Amino acid sequence: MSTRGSAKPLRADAQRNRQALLAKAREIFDAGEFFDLRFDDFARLAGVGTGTLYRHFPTREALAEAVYREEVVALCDRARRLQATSPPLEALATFLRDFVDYLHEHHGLARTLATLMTTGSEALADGSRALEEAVTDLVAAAVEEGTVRGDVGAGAVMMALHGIGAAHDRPGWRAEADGVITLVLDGLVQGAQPSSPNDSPAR
Amino acid sequence: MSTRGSAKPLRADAQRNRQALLAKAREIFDAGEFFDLRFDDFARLAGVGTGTLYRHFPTREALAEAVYREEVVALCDRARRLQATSPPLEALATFLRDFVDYLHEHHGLARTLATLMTTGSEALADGSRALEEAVTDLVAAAVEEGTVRGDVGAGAVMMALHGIGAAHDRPGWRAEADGVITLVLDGLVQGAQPSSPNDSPAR
DNA sequence: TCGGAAGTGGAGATTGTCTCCACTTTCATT
DNA sequence: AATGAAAGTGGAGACAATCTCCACTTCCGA
Repeated sequence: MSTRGSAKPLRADAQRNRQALLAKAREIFDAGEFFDLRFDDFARLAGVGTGTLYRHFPTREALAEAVYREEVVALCDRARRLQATSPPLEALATFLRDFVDYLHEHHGLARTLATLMTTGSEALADGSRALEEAVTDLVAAAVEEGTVRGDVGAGAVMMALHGIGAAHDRPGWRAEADGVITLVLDGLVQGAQPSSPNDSPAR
Repeated sequence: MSTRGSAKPLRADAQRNRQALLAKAREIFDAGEFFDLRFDDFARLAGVGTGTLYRHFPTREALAEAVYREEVVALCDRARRLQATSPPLEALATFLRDFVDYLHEHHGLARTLATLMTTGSEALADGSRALEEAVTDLVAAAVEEGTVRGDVGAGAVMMALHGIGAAHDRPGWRAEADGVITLVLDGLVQGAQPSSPNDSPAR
């Protein structure tokens, strides 16, 4: 993957600028100040002109998405690793717990995620899809195994995660987030159909 | 409570203006266009000056909150009525299902709710607190009864509801939201204290 | 009827976003 | 290594939304 990933030959200096922008943005992002800053300032702070900023990232959300994607990739890797080494239900449980941990540490991510969720319908599309895919896989594997019910899609789990991200500034966030995970996991286990070869998706 | 509620004697014409503003805002709110409009336009549409608008509602969020509160009051009344007429667990279940229904119909509320959640930490404080109180009561009653676990606070349920509100624009919203409610309810019932061995929760 | 406190409105200051284009840098070609 | 044109740059200023300020109007108790 290195720096680039798509089919776009980007000039050397352009790449350097893009990288500088991204680095500075990530820094600010992690500090949770992403939305307190004038957009133009990202340019100044990274030592480039505003025109350059806008060329690379047409909107604030586009920039956020770029940073966000890198964070998400880390999470998804974790998910894939878990899936390879643990039994499905355990993998799912661990991943969800880790997700909360991760958000707890990088709460810049949480705040930004929350804002993106409401502002840019499109912005998340890419990064979020990756995360969703990971969750879907984890859930599917557990359903396959028979330890988790099949009548409540992974989408519901995603929604619960959205809630955790969106509510990141509640006073007792950590405990409540853990509570949500507990409810979701126990809810998923409840009504599982162990050892039944076919489970019809009837409601 | 009628129109006034606090200890502030407001002049007659001022009250009229405030009301006009609120009425127009509610209209726009329900149409889901609340955040597509220039703030000053609320004044023009209501037939008052921008100064007046700002006097009554210092920020867009303050205005949203005022409208939002009215909607929330309706929901809370519903909760209180349920609590009086149904057994605790059923009351809780019904309320959560109804909440989704309500958001499904008034999705102006959903969108605004989602935005408020991330934007104005303070803005929701009041209206949201009322909603939270209602949920807390419902949960507490069910815990008391012994049909719901006590180790996962009502806050977790609120968080899940936030998720439902925040993700209101997902493609399969309705089904997924129902899924979340199912998970939360089943998760809550799982691990309940008392001697009741196990009863399949009504869907 | 009158005085002053409360409220109004909208012109324009302020602030953040984004566009435009004359100039600079890179790189494939020879 | 020199060259030309495509790719990229930067920042001045157009534009748009938010918010402030205060001369004026309206209300209401005495």
